[in-house]
Order: sequence, then C-alpha cells, then structure tokens
Amino acid sequence: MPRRVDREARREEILQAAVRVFARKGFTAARIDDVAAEAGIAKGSVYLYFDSRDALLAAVFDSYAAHSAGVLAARSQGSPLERLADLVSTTIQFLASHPDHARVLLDLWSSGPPLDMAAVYREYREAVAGLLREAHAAGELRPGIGERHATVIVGAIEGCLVQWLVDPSVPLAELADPVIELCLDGVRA
Amino acid sequence: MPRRVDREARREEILQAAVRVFARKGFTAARIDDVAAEAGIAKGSVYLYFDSRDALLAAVFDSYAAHSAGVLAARSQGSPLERLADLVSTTIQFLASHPDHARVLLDLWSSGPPLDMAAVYREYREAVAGLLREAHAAGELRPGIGERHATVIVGAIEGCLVQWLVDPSVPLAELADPVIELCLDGVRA
Amino acid sequence: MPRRVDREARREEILQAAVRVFARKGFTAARIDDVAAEAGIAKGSVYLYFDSRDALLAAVFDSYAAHSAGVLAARSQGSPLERLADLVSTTIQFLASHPDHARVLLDLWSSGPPLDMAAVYREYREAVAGLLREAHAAGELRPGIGERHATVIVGAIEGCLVQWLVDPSVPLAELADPVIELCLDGVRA
Amino acid sequence: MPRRVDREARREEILQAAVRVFARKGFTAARIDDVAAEAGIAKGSVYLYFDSRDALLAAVFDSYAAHSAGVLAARSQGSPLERLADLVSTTIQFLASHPDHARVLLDLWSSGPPLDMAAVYREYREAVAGLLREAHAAGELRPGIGERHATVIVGAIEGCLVQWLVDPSVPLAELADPVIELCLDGVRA
DNA sequence: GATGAATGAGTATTCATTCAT
DNA sequence: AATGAATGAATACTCATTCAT
Repeated sequence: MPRRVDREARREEILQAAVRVFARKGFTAARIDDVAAEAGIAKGSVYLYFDSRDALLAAVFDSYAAHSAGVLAARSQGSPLERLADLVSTTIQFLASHPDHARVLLDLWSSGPPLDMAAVYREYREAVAGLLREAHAAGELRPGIGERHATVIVGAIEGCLVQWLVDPSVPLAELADPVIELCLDGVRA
Repeated sequence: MPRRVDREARREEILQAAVRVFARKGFTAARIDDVAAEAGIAKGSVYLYFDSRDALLAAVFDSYAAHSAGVLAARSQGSPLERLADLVSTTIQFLASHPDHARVLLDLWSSGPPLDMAAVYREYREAVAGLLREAHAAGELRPGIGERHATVIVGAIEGCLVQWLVDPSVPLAELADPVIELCLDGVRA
Repeated sequence: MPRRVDREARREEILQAAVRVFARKGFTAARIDDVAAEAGIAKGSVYLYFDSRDALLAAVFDSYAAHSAGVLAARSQGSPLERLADLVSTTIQFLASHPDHARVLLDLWSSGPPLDMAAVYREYREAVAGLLREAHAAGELRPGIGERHATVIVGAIEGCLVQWLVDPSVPLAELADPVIELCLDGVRA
Repeated sequence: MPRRVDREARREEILQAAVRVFARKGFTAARIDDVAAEAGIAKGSVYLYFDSRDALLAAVFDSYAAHSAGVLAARSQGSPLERLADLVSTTIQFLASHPDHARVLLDLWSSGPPLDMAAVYREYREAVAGLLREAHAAGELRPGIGERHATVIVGAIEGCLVQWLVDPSVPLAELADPVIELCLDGVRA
C-alpha cells in the first residue's frame, strides 16, 4: 500500500513556499534548493509536483490570476460608483494583506509570455469600464468619461502598489480612500 | 582632454546598447555577449567601461534617475495645478517616447538594493506634494487633500506605465489627459 | 512450492519487459520506470526481483548466454561440415526471430565487465573450431584451415547481425545460406 | 590583439581526447570532465568547440565515416578479386591500428539517429558488391554470387572486429588473410 | 508482497569575469 | 585600448534506489 499523501495539498505547500522565497529574493535569484528548503523537502521532490522552475512561476501566476478573478467576480451592492469604490477598496486590501503574493508581481511583470499579465489587466480594465458605463447610464458621471479613464483608475491602484513594493514605508492599506476620492472627485476645489 | 571625451562617449554607446538589449530580453536573460554585440565591440571591452554586469544595470538606473530628476527640475509656468498637469504630461510623454528606457523599469523594480527606486518615487511624490501644497495655499484644492493623494497621482502615472509595458496596445501617450482629468476633477458628475 | 513458481514467473515477466524496453530505447536511455510500466507493475517492485538496474542487464546477458549455449549444445546429424552449416543456420534463425534479444547485444557489447561477452564468443569459436577439426579429420577441408578461420566464421555471423541491427533493411534471415556458401566454398570460381 | 589559437587544431585535440576517453570508458560513462581533463583544458572550454556532449560523439562518427570513406576511395591495382582482397586487408589493418577509434564503434552502433552507421555499411556493401560484379564480368566468380554475399563479406570483417573489441586476445591484425581465404575459397577441400 | 513518494548524488551546460597577447 | 580564448563556479534537472505504509 502506497504512502498516502494529498497531492493537491502537498503541491499547494510547495507553491506557498515558492511564493515566500520568490517574494524574499525575487524569482531570478531564487534557487530550487531554496524553495525545497523552505518547503522542508528535498530538491528532487519539487519536481514531483512541478515540471520545472518556470512552471513554479507559472503556478504562482495562475494563483494570482485566480485571486484576481475572484475579486472581480465578487459583486457588491449599491450604486455603480459605490461598487467601483468597493472594487478599488477590495483590491487594495487584498494586495496589502498578501505582501508575498504582491511582491511576486514584480517578477510576473518582467516575465513575459507565456504568462499573460496583459490579460489580467485587460479584465480588470473591462470590469472598471463596465461599472463606469453603468454609472454613466445612471447619470452619475460627468461627460467625457470613457475607456481610458478606466485604464487610469486601474493604473492608480497598480501605481500605488508599485510604490509600496519598492518602498514598504508607503502605506498601501491606507491608500484605498485617497484612490477612491481622487478617482471620484479629483483634487480640485 | 580629447581622450576623456572619447571614453565618455564610448561608455555612453555601450550603455545605450545595454538599454536596448535589456529592453528586448530583460536584464535576466541579457548576456554580456549580447550587449557587446549590440555595441559592436568585443565582450571583454565592456569591462573596460563597466565593472560588472550589475554595474551596467546600475548605470541604466542612474541614467533613468537623472532623466527623472530633469523632468522634476523643469519648472513650468502657470498656477500650481497647471504646473501639476504639466508635470504629469511631461512625465508620460517622456516615458512613452523612450520605450526602451521605460521597459527596463520592470527590471529595476525587481532588482532591489543597492538600486534605489524608492528614492526616485519619493522625490516624485515630494514634488507633487509640493505642488499640491502650493495649490492649497492658492485655494485651488478642496479640503482634505494631502500627501497620500500625491502618492495616488504618482501612482496613476506609474500604473498606466505598467499596463503599457505589459500590454503595448495600451496607448500610454494618450493617457496624459485622462490622468490629469481624473486627478483634478474625478469622474463624478 | 507454488510461491517459488510464482516468483520465477514474475521475475521472467519483468526480464522480458526489460528486454523489450532495452531493445526499444537502448539500455542507457531505458529507465526503471519504463521497465516497470512495460511489466505493468510499480517501480519499487522491480527491486523485489532484481538488485539493481545493472542486474537487469546482467540477467538479459545470462538469458542470451543460456540461449546461445543451447544452440551450441544442440547436436545435429550429418557430416562435420553439415553440422557446421546447421550451427550457422540455427544461430542466424534464432537471432532473426528474437529481434529484441538481438538488439540488446548492442548494449551488451558496450557494457564491458563484469558481463563476459568474450566468453560467449570464445565458446562459439571453440565449437566451430571443434567442427572444423572433425571435418579436417574426415578429410573435408582443404589444407591450412585453423582456429582463425573459426573466428572468421563466427565473425561472418556476427557481422551480418551488426548490419541488420544497424539497418533493418538488411535481411538477416536470408543470410544463412550465403554465409554457409561463403564459408564452405568462397566466391571464387 | 586576441590570443592566437588554431581553432581547427584545438578542436581536433579535443576530439582525439574524446576518442581516447570514449574508448576507455564508453560514451555513456564518459563525462565531459573526463574529456576536458584528458585534453588538459577546463570543462567549459570543451563547449567553445563542441555544442554538446552528443555533438562530440557525432564528431567522432564523422571522423570515422571520413576515414571509412577514405578506405573505400583508395583504389588499388589488380584484378577485381585482388582489389577485393586489398580492400579487406586495408580495412582490417586500419581498424587494428586505431583501436581507440574502433572501440568507439560499439557506442556508435548503439547510438542510433541522427548518427547514420547504416549509411556507412551501405556504402561498404556497395563497394564490395561493385567489385563482385566486376569479378563476375571477368569470369572470376562461381555462379550464384550476389548482393548478399557482399553483405557476408562486410560482415566477416565487422564480426572479427566485434570479437576483437570484446576480447583483445583475438588477433584482429592477423585475421585479414583468413578472412580473404574464406571469402575467396571457403574451407571446403 | 506491493507500492510510489521521497531522496540526493551526479552532470551537462551556461556565462560573468579574467588576462595573455 | 582592444580582443576573445579560457576559466570554473553555479544550478536546473534526472533517476536509481530506498522504505514507510
């Protein structure tokens, strides 16, 4: 009778270990040995669950993309702009509370195909654009607001994330409100 | 001091070659051989001008930081908010027109110490915060606008940049106006 | 002793599976996993019947050597030269009808000690030399035929085998007669 | 000015070192380290001249195939059967005097595509068959001699080689005459 | 017996860096 | 200064073997 293991659970353990290591040293500097050590297993065992080092990064991407899709899918209540504020807030809180996962975004941005960060942002922009269209229909928007403003709203979130990743003294968790205020009403008196 | 000029010029040639190569393949995948070939010199000659492969990335960083400082130093005319709009616009146009340089930001973000991207963003935030303070003094701002909104404004720019880097179909050059509109007046009716 | 029979039978199954795998991919490229899969058992179970991967090749050798000894032991009727012709023919038919086994000879040749292919050929040469001595005593040989001609006769068989192994379009099964003709009468008019 | 080296010469040195190592340990057991050590250079330097370990074996094959073609191309004087005897003799002398090269044949036989030993033997058989046709035209052959006898003649040589490779006590160099005698006149009185 | 998850020693290959010319 | 051949440390990946279940 074979030794029993929950393959999915073990895979997930290794993946989380990889996320921690990647966050700590970056994907480029991370060695398979590091991941194995972090997971408390032998190097070769990593390969029982992932085909290659790159497959590990791809799995981190999938995991991030799934989380991201989850955030987009979570529909909140209220007016379109309230729901937009909610989406912004939820996203920022998620990123702020998963710093390791967020940190790996730096490597995902650089990694290029076959990992498709472009698709993640596209979906995000489309979700925001959809809410803006609803808001427009509800008469909540001033004239001239369109797709590109959706890009800017997504950008405001990501740009705050960048600054936090590069400088932990930037208080990401507290930037949700300023982002929302700016996106809704700007700074002008 | 003609030798001096030659040396600087040659160094700059190699640096620009490195920027092109890094932009094309990413720093991790870029080989000293690639840089040498792009610069049209022998591999060993790169080491006559740069101490190491990392020094090459550091030099790209310095070059970016210098450009960035230049943008911040360029004082424009007009009211504080006009000058803010100008800063945003100038920054985006600079990035959009230097795609190779911009692309290398992906690697600079990941690279960590001793390269100090944090300082670059800090200065940027301070410049924006300064303009906001001036605008506040001039009564151009609504109440409650502060440091964090400066972070968000810088973030809006960087976040648009991220999306463009990851997906060239995002029209960075055309996002200056939406960014300014959003930052100044938001989307709300 | 039913267990005993089972054990032998299972061992033989695995051995035959190994022969097929070795023939297909060569010993070097053959993995224990492949052999286990071909035998329809788990990888670890192979080790219940064979001490090591090399022991598997050794067992294939033993099996080949036993077959070979069987061919040598089979005494046919007729004059010495008729029996020589018979030996040649039997050998070639055996090899041609066991292509997997034959294919593994390529690896056995390369494998060196402790596998003793030299002994197999030595016995073969001695068998042929013995027949030649009998033929000589019977006055069937022309003068000057000796040990070395025995080597050449064995070589003619093996050399046809080599060509067939390397190029399946060589019709090994149809080479028995030409080999016999050549060895007995040569090509000269 | 670069360090001067004769690339071809250095490549050939490494190739010969590889032949010695492959002959000693077999290709499978031979490490790049062994080849480098035998050549008196650093491991990495091997890769300046050969793309991969397999490329090294391929180069040995090319070298063998070239020698082999050289032997076939060397046309001797005399009647067709005299020339056939010459070809046999030359081939055996070449193999006997290049034991390292010959030993590597064991690995070439096993190596399969893309190395094409089949082509080498095909050319050899064609050369022999050509001589047999000439001999037939000259009335030197008894009836019924054809392509397959060419295969057997080539086989007699290769089969002697096999026995020598597997058992150095087999006196390959002295087998040329017995091979020729057998092929021409057989053993029968 | 049977299993198959885990192990970790073993190696081909890459590439930044050096330095003889 | 310029070159590019040489170096060898670094590392992803493989797979025979073990052993807990």
